[in-house]
Amino acid sequence: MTQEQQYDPASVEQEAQTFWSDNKTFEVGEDTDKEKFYCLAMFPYPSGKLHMGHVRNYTITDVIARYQKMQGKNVLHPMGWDAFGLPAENAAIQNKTAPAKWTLENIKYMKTQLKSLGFGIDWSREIATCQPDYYKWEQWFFTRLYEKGLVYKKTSAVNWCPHDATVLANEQVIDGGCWRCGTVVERKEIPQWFIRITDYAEQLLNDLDQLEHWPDQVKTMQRNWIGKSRGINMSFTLNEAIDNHQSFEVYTTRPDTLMGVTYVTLAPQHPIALKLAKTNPELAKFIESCQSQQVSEAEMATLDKAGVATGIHAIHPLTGKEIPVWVGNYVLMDYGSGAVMAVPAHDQRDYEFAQKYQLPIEQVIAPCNDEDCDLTQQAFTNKGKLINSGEFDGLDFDKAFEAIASALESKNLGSVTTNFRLRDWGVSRQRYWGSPIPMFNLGDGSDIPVPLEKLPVLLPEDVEMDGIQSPIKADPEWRKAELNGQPVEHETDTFDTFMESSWYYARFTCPDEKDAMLNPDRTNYWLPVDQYVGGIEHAILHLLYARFFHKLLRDEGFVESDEPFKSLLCQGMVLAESFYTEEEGRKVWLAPSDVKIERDEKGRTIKATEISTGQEVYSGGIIKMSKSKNNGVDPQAAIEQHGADTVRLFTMFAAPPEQTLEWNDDGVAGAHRFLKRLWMAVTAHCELKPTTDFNPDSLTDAQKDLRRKTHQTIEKVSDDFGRRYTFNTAIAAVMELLNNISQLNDNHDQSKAVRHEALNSAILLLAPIVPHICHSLWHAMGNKTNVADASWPKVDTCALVQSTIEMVVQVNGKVRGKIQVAVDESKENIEKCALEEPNVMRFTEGNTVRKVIVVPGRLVNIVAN
RNA sequence: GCCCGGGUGGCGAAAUUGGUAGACGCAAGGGACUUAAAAUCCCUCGGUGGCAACACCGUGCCGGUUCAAGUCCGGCCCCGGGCACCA
Repeated sequence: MTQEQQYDPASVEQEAQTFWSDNKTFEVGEDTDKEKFYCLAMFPYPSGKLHMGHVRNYTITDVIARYQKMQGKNVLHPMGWDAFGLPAENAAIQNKTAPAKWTLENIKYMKTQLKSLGFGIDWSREIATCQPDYYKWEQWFFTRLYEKGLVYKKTSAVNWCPHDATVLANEQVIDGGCWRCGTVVERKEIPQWFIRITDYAEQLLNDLDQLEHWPDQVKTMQRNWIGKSRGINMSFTLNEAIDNHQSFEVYTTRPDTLMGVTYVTLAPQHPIALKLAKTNPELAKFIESCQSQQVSEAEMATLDKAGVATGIHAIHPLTGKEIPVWVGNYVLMDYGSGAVMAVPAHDQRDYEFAQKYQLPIEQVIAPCNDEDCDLTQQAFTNKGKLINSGEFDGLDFDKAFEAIASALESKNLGSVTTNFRLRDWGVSRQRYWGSPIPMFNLGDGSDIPVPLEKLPVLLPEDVEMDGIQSPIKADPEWRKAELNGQPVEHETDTFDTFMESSWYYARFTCPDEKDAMLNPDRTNYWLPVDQYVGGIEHAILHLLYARFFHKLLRDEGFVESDEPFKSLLCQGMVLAESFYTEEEGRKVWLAPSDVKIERDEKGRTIKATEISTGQEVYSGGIIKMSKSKNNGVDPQAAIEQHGADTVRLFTMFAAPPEQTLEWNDDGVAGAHRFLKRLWMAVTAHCELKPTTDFNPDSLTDAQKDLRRKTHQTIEKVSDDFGRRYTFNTAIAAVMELLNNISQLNDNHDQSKAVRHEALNSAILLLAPIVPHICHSLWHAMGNKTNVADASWPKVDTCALVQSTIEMVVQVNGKVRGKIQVAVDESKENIEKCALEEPNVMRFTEGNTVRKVIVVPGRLVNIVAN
C-alpha cells in the first residue's frame, strides 16, 4: 500500500478546514430566493477550554446545519461567547489578573479549538457579551422597559456574609457558611431591580401550546414553574388591630377545606410578625433565628418546620371563630401574601406542624372512593366530599369552591382570583463582571434611567480584584456622574448574566448594527430560530427568560414572531468513569487515563490499578465529567490522537442526543476503525477505475440486494437526520451499508457500478457528521463538486421493491416459526401457510385454533388452546 | 420537600404507531495472516438445559389491561436534571 492510501486525519482535516475558510463556505447573508434555516447552539461560557459537553452540543448543531445546507437551504450557524459571569472573577482573583483579560484569552483559545473540530460556523457574526457594543443595547432596552413601567425597585433577600460584608451567590454558600471564611451566612434585605415577567405570565403559559417541536418534558416544566392556579384570596380580620393592620390576606387553591382551618401562619418577614416582635421577645428571637436560613427554595422546603404562637387571634371569615395566629419558618414572604391558612387534616405540611405543636386537626373532607384516610398517620390531601362544614356538607370540590367563594364574596371577605407561582425577575447583582445597570441614583433616593447618548455605561476593564468587593463599588470615583449639570451617581450593581443570554440569538442576525439594538429587516428574515440545541439544565430559567425577552422585543417592534425558538433539542450530559484512592479517609480522585483495568473472561471489570504505582484503586462509577472528580476528558487530546472526525463520530454514535453520553476510549478507537474501513473501501474501489453506469433491469440478486440496501439506508438516514434526530441509528445504518458493500466483492462491471452508487451515498450520508474525510473521499470518487455544497441523495423507490418477505409466526404470542410469502399474498394464504409451518404445528396439535391475527408485513399470531 | 426525566446483555445502545427483545458498536473468547508483534480479516457472544433441532427464563420491583407489553395503566425502589444569585 502506498503512503497516499493511508488515512491521515491531520492532513485531511487541515485541507478541508482551509478550503472552507478560503471559500467562506459557511458565511451567509439574507437570500430571499432560498428557504432559510437558522440553527443555533447555546453559546459557551468561556471557561478556559472546551469540555466534552461543548463538543457534543456543537457537533449536534453542525450536523443539523450541514444536513439542512445539503437540502438546499440558506443556513445560519453562528457562534459567540456568554462572556460575563462569576467564574471570571474567581479566576481573576486566583491568577491575579483582570476578568476581562482572562475572558478574552479564553475566547481566543477556545475559538481555535472550535475551528479544529471543523464546525461550519459563520465566524463573521461572532459576538462576546462583554463587548460594550453588545451590552450597550441591553442597557438601552432596560431603560425602555423602565419607561414602559416594566421595571421597578424593591427590597429582596440575598445571602450575606457578615464577616466580608458582601453578597454571596447560592453557589458560594457551603453548608450554610461563606465559602471564603466559613462565617454563617445571613439573609439580608436590600433594594434591587426587577423586571415584571409576571405581566407576561399568561402569554408565556399560553404560547407554550404553539411550540409543537419542543420536548413535552420542557413545556411541562415551564407550565409548572409558571404555576397558574385558580383560588380564592380572602381576608382574615384580627381580633385586635396591630398598629394599622386590621387584617391580612391569604390565598388558597383549596377553599373546600376552609371549615377545617385551625390556625393561620405568617412568614417571619410579614409586617404583622415584625410589629409583634417588638414587644414579644420569644417571637423576636425566632424571627432572628430565621435570618440564618438560606435563600434557596430547596433549603426552605427541606428544613425542619418550626414556629411560634404570636398570642394574637384572627377571625375565621365564615364561622367567626377565633383561631390562633402563628409565625412559621416555612412560609415565604415572596410568594402570594406571606400568610397561609392551615388545614392540618388536609395538607401534609400543616399536618406535621400541627402534630409538632399539638394544634387541633379537624377533618372536613371525606374520601369519595375507597382511598385510605387515616388522620392519625397523615393528612388526607385528595379531593372528596365535604363533612363537618355546616351548610356546605355533602358538596364535592367544584360545588364547594363556588359555594364558599360566593359566601365570602357576599360578606366582602374574599373573591376568586388567578394566581401565578412565577415571581418577577430580580436582575440586580452586587458583582463586578457584568453589564452595569444603566440607572442614575439621584440624591433623594429616587432613580432615573441613563439617557441613550450616555450609553453604554462602560464597565472598566483594567481593575484589580480584592477578592471581596466589586471594583466599581470599591472605587468612589466610578459612580460619580452628571446629568443636566447636576451631580448624580451610577448604579453600581450589574445585570444578571441571564440578561445577555436572553437576546443574543437575535443579535446574531445583525451583529454589526451600529444604530439600533436590532435591524428588523435582517432580524425577521432569520427569526425565529429553526433549531435550538442546548443542555437540559436550561429547561426552565434560560429558556423562559429568552421567551420573555422575545415578547418584549416584539412589543418594542423589533421582531414579528411570538416565540424565539421554533424547535428545541435538549442534549444530555457527558459522563466518564471515575476512580479514587483513599488517603487518611479522604477520597483522592485519579484521572481515568492513569488507571489500568483488568477484566475477567466475560469482560467484567475485576480490578483497577494506578499505572504509575500499581496500587489498587476504587471505582467511583460513571458520573458527569467534572474538575472535582478529575474525570474530565480533554477533547484536545482525543482530536490529536484520532482526529476531529473520529471525535465527532463517536460523540454522535454512542448515544442519542437527549441521553447521557458515556465517554469510552475503546469506543473512540472503534469509531476511528470505521473511518479507516471507509477510507480503504473507497481507495480500493477507485483503484479499479470503475464504470458508474448500470442497467437496473439486468442486475443479479446480489446486486439488487445492495442497491436496495443503499436506498433503504438513504431513506432511514434522511428520516433520522431530518425528523428523529437519532444520529446514532443513522450512523449504525451506514455501518451496515458499508458491511454490505464489502460483501459484494466480485469485479463485474455492474457490481462495481452498484458499489460506486453505494459508496457515493455513504459519503453523502456521513458528510454532516464527519465532514473532513467526506470532503476528501468525495473528490477521490471523481466528483467535481464539494461535498459541503452537494445535494442530499434521493431515494430511488424502484430499488426498494421486494418480491417476497419473511413473516414471523407466533402461537399464543410466542415465536414458533418463520415463513416466506409474496409481498401481495392474500390473508387467507398467509394464514394457511402459517398453520402449515412444521414447528408451528407442534404447538397447535391437539389444540383448537380459536383465532388467527395477521399483522400485514409483520407477523401472524395463532391463538390455540 | 416540590417539578421533570431515566432504569434493556460484561458495556454504550437498538426495537420509530402495542407486533420477532438485543440492530450497530465496544469488550471478551477462538481462529487466519506474520519469524514475532501491531494492524487487518473470519467465527462465537443474554442466561439455563441440549450433540443438535429446539425448549424454558429474561427489558429495576410488584400487580393489571391485551391475541400480543421494553412500549399502555396502578403502586413501589433506585439514579439523574431543575428549584429563581453556577451558567
